[in-house]
Amino acid sequence: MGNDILQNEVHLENIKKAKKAMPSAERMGDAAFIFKMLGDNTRLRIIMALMENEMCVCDLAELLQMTKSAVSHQLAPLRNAKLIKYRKSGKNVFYSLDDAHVTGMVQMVFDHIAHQK
Amino acid sequence: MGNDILQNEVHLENIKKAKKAMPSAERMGDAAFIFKMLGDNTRLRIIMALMENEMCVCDLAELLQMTKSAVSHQLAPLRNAKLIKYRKSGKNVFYSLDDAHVTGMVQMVFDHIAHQK
DNA sequence: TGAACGGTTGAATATTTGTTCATCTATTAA
DNA sequence: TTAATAGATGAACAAATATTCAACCGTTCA
Repeated sequence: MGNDILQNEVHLENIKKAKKAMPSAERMGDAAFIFKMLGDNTRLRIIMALMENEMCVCDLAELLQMTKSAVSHQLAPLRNAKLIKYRKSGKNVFYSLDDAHVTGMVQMVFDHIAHQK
Repeated sequence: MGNDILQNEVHLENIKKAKKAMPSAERMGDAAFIFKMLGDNTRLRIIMALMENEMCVCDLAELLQMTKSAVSHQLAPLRNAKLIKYRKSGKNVFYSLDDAHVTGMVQMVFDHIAHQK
């Protein structure tokens, strides 16, 4: 039997130290959610595109070779997470980044990838 | 009918500019994968814990109040993504961060959350 | 030896999640 | 008004994924 979750000989000081440094569950969840938003290929490509220009939905659809519906469905959570904002102009809705930190994070990951050959 | 993916009046210059700035599909996938690794509550908590101390699996299990099996299953992809490394010592396997960039990224996200009230 | 502990792993299950499809609203042009 | 375009959205489906459960391997200690 995988007699898991019984008392183990843990290293208490380490656990305490870690527990102390842990952000609140709420902050933790928020942070994980932002990472999750960037952790999908489609959404990350949208973000990368918006780092260059503001774009309307059908621009993005053309760029990513996806339906407008699929793009729109991915824009929704990004909007919700306040990572992007939009402005309406006639029939178009133009999206752009709403967060300077995002650029920094994305840049950092690509640096990371580049540096680890 | 959702007559999607028909010719739209796109903004060609914007699309071209974005296309030009896009990293290769491979780099893009790698970056998205790293974000995805951090985009899960359990894995992010593991990373946060390891930012303080190296820890063995049952320390993490105790800290996170999860079974060793569940923790181990999440350690595997993190190991695979080269975000953490391990050393064996007797019956224990101690995990620690394998990547300075990770700390920076995590820090940046929490800064972000803090700054947007 | 063998029993106990620490950890890993595969299979199964349950949940999340990305995309498609159809429909619907808003805006513009005929 | 009507038709066409741009976009959003809910439901349905398919694929990915987190956790549980059971079994397994390696190390230590009796």
